[in-house]
Amino acid sequence: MPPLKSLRPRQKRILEYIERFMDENGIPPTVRDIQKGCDISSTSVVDYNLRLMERDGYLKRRSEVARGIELLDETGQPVANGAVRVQIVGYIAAGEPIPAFSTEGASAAVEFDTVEVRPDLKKKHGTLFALTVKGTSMIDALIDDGDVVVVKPTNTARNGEMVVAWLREEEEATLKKFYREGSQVRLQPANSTMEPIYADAGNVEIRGRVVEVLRQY
Amino acid sequence: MPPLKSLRPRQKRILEYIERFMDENGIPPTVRDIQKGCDISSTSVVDYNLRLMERDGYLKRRSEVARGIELLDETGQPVANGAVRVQIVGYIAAGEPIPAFSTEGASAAVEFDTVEVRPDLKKKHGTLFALTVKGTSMIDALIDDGDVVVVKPTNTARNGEMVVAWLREEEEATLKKFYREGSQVRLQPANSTMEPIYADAGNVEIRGRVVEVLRQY
DNA sequence: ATCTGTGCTGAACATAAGTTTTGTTTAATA
DNA sequence: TATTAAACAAAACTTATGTTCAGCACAGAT
Repeated sequence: MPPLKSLRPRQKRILEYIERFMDENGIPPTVRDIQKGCDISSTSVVDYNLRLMERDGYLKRRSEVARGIELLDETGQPVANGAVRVQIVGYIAAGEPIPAFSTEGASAAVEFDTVEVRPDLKKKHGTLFALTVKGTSMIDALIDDGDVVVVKPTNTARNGEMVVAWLREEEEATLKKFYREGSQVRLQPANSTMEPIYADAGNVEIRGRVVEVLRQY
Repeated sequence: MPPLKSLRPRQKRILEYIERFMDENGIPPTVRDIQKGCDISSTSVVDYNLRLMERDGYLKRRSEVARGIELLDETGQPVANGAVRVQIVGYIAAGEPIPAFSTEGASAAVEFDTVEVRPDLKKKHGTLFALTVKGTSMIDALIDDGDVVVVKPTNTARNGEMVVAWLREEEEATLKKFYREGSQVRLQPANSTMEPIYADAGNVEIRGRVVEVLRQY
């Protein structure tokens, strides 16, 4: 599969509009929706560009059918509507730092790896990100080396929840079970061969809560 | 949320048609699609019944909008398009039988529990079913009591794959790792405290292969 | 017997939405 | 400058598709 021909700015805008429209409305936009949404003066311009984009493999059009636009992924396969993909923003392990993840302005370049998750996860939790697990520090929690954990960004956690914790002083992130013990926090590796980390509550910053673990079979 | 008013036969047929259409085409059907698909003589009958079904909370209609039908789930929430749900046809455990699952004519009554899975799973594997795991016989394979395994029906397996195996003689199903050893088959519990099962190859019937494990967080 | 609501029929209607045509602008090139 | 093709604009056209309407048949209530 050759790499897709790069899009003109207007085509890129159209593509993003279609994605957003489908995300918000569940059905594809009409040519006129795109026209208005992208400030284009004529439907024929939309049609013209959609034609080119179809030629270049970005989408498929069912002719004579209302809302007949279908987005395709890199492999030319139709993209499921709910197509909920979550960025893998890095890896995480006991004692190793992870790249600072900006859960904010995530759009931009889609140069990250992504994983597909169940649509209901995103519906229930909102924004999500994912991390690849390195090492076996969570093996007792049935999380293996190489697994991908899907995380909901949050600043708080309840006892026993699996969290991504950031240790301010050490400047490292880790995946542990969270227990509050007075002014202390116990971060439990959930692996009987490893010791828990005790830290001052002020030194522990909760970055997110694990909502799903994905494993390759 | 009061239970949904039950559907007339014609309405049930319409609902099933919409589900199938969206599954196959990715976009909702038009009134006329439904008319033809359900052998209805007039679009007004379709409109009439859609109106009632909207009143009763089965769907939502965007007025004046082509293909503006949106299906709702039991809680009145819009159902994601790819909405890939697989039936939990029973439970499975070491040494305990599971109900005979007919992976065939599955439609019929939707009285089973279902789980939502990633759309790409169904795309990759086709028909799937799910089983709830009872017991910890697969704990070493990081599958816990209460987890739900998603299974692709198949008659064959390669060494090391996690399979649902049916033992003809004992008339029981079990979840194990599969290893072929000559004319024998070793079914490995993947739990170091449990012994493998050795069985004659003729006595072992592979029912499916595990493609995903889901856990509640 | 009359009334009333449901479920349906057949047709027509109105608008939504894909498509085409014709002409203009722009930028690259000879 | 003249030529050409890509990209766009404006409008018209055609089809697709949601909506409405006037009745009909029937069953239960009055």
